Amino acid sequence: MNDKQQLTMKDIARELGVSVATVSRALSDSPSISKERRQAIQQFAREHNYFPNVIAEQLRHSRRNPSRAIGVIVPELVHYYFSSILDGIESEASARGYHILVAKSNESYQREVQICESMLKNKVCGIIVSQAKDTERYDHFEHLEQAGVPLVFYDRICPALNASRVVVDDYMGTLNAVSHLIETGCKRVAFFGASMNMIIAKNRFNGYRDALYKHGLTLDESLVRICDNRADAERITPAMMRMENRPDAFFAVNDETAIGILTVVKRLGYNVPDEVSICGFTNGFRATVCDPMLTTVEQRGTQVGKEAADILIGLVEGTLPADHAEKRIVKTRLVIRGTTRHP
Amino acid sequence: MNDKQQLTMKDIARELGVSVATVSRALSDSPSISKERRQAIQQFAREHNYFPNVIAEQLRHSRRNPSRAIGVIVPELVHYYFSSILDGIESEASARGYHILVAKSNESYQREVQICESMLKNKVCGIIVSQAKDTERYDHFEHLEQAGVPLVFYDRICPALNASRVVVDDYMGTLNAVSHLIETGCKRVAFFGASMNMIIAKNRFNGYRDALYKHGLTLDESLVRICDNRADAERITPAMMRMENRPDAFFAVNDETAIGILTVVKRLGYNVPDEVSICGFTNGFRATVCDPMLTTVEQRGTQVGKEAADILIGLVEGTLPADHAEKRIVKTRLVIRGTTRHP
DNA sequence: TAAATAAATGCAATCGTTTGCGTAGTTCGA
DNA sequence: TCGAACTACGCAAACGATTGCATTTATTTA
Repeated sequence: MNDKQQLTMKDIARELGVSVATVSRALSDSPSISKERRQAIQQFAREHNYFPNVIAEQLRHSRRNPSRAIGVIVPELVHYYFSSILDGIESEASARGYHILVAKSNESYQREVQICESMLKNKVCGIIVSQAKDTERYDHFEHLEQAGVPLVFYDRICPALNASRVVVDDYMGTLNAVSHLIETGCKRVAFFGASMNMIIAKNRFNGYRDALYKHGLTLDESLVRICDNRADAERITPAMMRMENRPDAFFAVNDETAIGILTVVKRLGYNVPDEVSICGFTNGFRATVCDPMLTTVEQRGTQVGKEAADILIGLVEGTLPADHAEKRIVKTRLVIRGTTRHP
Repeated sequence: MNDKQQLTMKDIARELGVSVATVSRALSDSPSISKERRQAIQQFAREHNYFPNVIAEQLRHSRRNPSRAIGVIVPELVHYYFSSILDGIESEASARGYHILVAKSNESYQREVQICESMLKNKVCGIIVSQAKDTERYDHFEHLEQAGVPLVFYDRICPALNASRVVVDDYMGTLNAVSHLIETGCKRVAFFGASMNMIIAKNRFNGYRDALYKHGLTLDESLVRICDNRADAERITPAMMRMENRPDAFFAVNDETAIGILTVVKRLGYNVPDEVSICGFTNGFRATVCDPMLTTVEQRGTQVGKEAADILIGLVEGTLPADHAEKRIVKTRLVIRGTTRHP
């Protein structure tokens, strides 16, 4: 039952009394084989549902043709944004005849290096990656490039490498969101962001700062906190709301954090959005579950994934020059719901 | 820059003036090669960081050794439960030296067939799959088995095939949850489930029914609805709450549906959990976001994924007999939060 | 000292395909 | 009627690794 041997060209050749070369040519419809033979061979192959051994094909072509396997490295899997991106990559890849090999770095540099090695060994044609949080050396990525494996970054970009990348427009997304808060009457907007050594964190902060300036407000350091998860948000927010000059709005770098803020603010008895407005970033599952529903910046992970796959495939197929670093920015969209006032 | 040619055994052999066979043996530490040569070759390989070409290895061994690639077919990717399962599979697989190849069926039978073919071609050593909703023919799965590719089902089981599988204990999970509702004082528990042609739907319904019987309640058909998403829940619930003999509790087959119910019930002005209790199934991101937080049955996707990978690897490595269908059931856990009363 | 034994290495086939080149057999023009 | 030009195929060498068997050389034994 197990190991039903695959039908090979050799089998067909033996059966039909021709050489393997003839079978190969016939199956690739080469005109150098007579029409009758060609059809006979093709029919035989069809009837015995022959299909070529990809491994052998690859070995034969290894010097010229890349495989059709795309490696995807994800920091986490149980995560709305990363799931969306994976979804986008899968769609684009499969539509263009590629398949994907997925590995999770678990935010570990060590693991990331292992994965790169393993993917290199397994001859992926390229890799799409978001760095682990604790990655600070980039040799493993450079090795890949040297080995001729193109690299595309998404979300967490490697700043030291001039590699292709696709990111979300964090700056404009934040700028628009904070502008929305101000334009609906908020005067003191707090900012909960991630640690500034990540570029995306910096961009979002800049968007926040510039939105304030644009509307003639000044930046108050006491309203800026490093906080990117719910637990921290629930810990930090109460003190903030007790400030003599409390914020009347919060912008958080992700929905999870925003939900934490919302929970606390509601518990303290404030009306959302009238007394306190809140805006998140992601627009994941959570955003429509909380009460009121969360105003947030739609991050369009699926689109990010598609673009990343598109770049990679372009690089692999030579549509994009190998030495050029393609950089794309996916526009965000502000989704206004119940945690902010309407314009 | 591109295509830095891989270092091969032939290169080493040429460089060191020995035959390829000797290099091969030396690298596999065969005692039939003299110690000095062995070490010289190994050192050379290390210094020029040689690594074997997996493709060639595979081709050579194809008749005996399976690859180390596990195919995973998922109906959707942006979905809490499936993400968790994928996470579990990835963890177990990578811990045991396997990598995974992920494809999304998009709930389409057509696509599922294509994926199976593609994975067969790409020589995965086995496949872990949850059927698409509209899959009703199983030839593609049977082909795989015939080709010697072991199959493990999760979540949506193929009833017609006696294949290995791992499922969550839907029956007991539901029975416990509904018992909890009754034991905290609910008399009229409504059931929102999926269409009964899916086994998991049937099992959950049976759990519901038996919980009622166990507590001396009778089954009221008017309290049972086919509804497994939020939109439908929001459409159906209002009418239900207007019934002369309205339900005082709801059990929903997933968190999403439960949230829909919760939204409506709150909007209608009922107190949750005192006037109406609600229980979901999944324990995903949503459960801790709504207000009050959702009581729900923890589905333990990660565990399901791990078990599935464990079975598959067992089948591949021969630890489990190839003809035996291993069936595992992952225990659920009731997580009591704010949408039900406490015992 | 010759023959037997052991140790270290190479040869060549193999896995399933592809492909450059060579060569029968046919056809055609002069 | 003879060489040229096709046509339709086969041979054999790759791709990169493994492995049974043969071969060489060194060592031991009778």
